[in-house]
Amino acid sequence: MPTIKDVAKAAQVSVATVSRVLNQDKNVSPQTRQKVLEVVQKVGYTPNMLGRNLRRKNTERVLVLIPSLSNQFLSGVIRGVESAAKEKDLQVMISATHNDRAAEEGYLEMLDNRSVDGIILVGSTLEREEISRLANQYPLVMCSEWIEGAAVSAVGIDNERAAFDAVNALLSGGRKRVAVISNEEVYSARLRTQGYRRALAQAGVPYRQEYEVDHYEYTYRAGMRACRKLMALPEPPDAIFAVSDELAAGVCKALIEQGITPGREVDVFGFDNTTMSKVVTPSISTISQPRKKIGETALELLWERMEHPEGNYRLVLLPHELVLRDSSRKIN
Amino acid sequence: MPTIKDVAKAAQVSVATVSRVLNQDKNVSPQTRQKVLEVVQKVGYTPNMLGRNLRRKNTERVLVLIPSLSNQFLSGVIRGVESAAKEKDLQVMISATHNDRAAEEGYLEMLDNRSVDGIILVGSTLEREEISRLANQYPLVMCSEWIEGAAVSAVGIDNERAAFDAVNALLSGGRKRVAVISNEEVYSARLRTQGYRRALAQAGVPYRQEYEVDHYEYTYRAGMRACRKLMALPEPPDAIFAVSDELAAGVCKALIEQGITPGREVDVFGFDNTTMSKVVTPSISTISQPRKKIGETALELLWERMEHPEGNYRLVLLPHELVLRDSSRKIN
DNA sequence: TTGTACGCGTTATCAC
DNA sequence: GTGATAACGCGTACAA
Repeated sequence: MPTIKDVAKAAQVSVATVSRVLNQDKNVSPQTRQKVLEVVQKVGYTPNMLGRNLRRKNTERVLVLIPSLSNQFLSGVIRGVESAAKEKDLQVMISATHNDRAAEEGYLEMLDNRSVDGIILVGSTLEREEISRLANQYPLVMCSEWIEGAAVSAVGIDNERAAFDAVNALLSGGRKRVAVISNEEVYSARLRTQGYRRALAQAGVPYRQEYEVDHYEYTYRAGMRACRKLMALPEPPDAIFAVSDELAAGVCKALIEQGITPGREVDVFGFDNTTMSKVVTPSISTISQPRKKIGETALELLWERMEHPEGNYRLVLLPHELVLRDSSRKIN
Repeated sequence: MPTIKDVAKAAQVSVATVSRVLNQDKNVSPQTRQKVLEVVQKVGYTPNMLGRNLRRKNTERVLVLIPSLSNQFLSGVIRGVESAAKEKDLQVMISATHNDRAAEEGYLEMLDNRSVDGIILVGSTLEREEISRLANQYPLVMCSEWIEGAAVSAVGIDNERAAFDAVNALLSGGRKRVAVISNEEVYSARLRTQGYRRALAQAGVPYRQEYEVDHYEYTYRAGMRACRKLMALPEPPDAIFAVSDELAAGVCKALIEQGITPGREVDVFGFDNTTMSKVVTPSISTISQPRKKIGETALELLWERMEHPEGNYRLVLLPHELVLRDSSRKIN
């Protein structure tokens, strides 16, 4: 690999001049610029980022840390991040933590050792205090999923309100016994449970402990299990709100196995508007989040932290949308 | 941020000694080691990777370049990569190209400028010659999806054989008019088409041009479109083999819309054994690839290139499995 | 066992 | 407009 020195020698100029040409410094005559560029071309020189980064103390690179790769919703978010990053000439890298704390900490160390300029965190296994400390020290924002009360910029939707809307749609369709499949370990899911409860309360529907099922994972298998449990109740629900589409798909699957048609005897509502919610039969009513916009905003917030480390933290809530499909009665 | 110098000063030793402690050099007395570690702890020192990398000329980091993040199958492959990388103390980063050539080239430049030690390429928009040149110059392997005839190590399954097996399963079930939905732009899909043809030929079923549909994208919408086209033929097929589960799910969806039950009037076969193939009703017969093993092998191959740059290229084909579900008749 | 000093490849400051 | 040269933070001969 040729270095800047080799180029300088071959072009019969100093390394300083080569560097100037490469960094579009205007203090260089057209002839020498020409000459240098020729040599660069000829020897196939590419700047060594290791040297450049060391000198500049940055990498022009950001990391997106997500719990899992197999998440349709997140892939949309990341497209948004990538799109906004392109504008700022930042490179985007992604890593999955699989909710493993050690792994997450390993990646977060990249902030300490300057391997990346900033991190977008989608959920975290860390405590509020640690997040706050990191966000105070480095460019770090949270996206879509965040920690209650942490001092950090974040972007997402109003989860409580979205769930409220979903459950209201079910109630408006005439359903009386609405159940929820949620996850008390995840903040966004807790908020969704709260929205569910508020909708019931507002409609004057009595609260039933047995209609709230916890699952701990967002898989269709968990959805099937939860659904069987609910339908085995003495008085089974006539509508089920699941906090993810994959859960909802599992719910539908379990219902069908029992000879029940989702959207007829029992309504089903999902969350995220992923491909799966469209492709299964019947198609699943769900909440659509502005994924791309969420990702874009996350990067904007990160950029804000990079430019103004002392600025205030911001929480950005983006609007969601109800998507009514065949798994729930239409409201007439 | 404290540097190695600060630590040295505070510990009253030279930077060399600190460096030795940090790199487990045995030539250092227990007392000084102790002392240094204490100071490191106290000032919260973490080595600056920018400096270290520049000096060592490597990053202990590998990149996995994939076309899209929203690919259930790939997420399994990457888990395999991560698992094997852990053994070698390598960090894994992922980036998506979205089949954009400029983006891909941008990431591949990370090899030139030493931002990563090696790259695992899952598919590529580049030509055979470019891939060969890169693989010759840097640690670079292909995974799951590769370029015909390129001089590069690669791992995946025998796509031709897998398709052959799938179509044979359909024929064994008594189907006579088997169609395929493939993608002539993708090498693995071309191989699957070949396997499809061989199975037909071996069974003495005449070749029909109109039963081969090209789609250009792996979405369920494309599957629906292709299915409608096929079922509109004067003599529609009685079995459809799609080269991805999402396509197959679209096919099922379109069939159901026409009042046709997949697995009864028309068989459907997918590829990859993703969640979607299990969750839709009816569940979809498919080919299961050893995703994790594929990922692990990819990293092993990459490691091989990193350790022995002059070694021979290897092509590793892993065994696949047929997964028969409700969308195709069981073979009795 | 420990320290000195150099170099990794680049950018930036200062002269000229 | 151009060229020396000093950093950046670290690892490692080499010397002691």
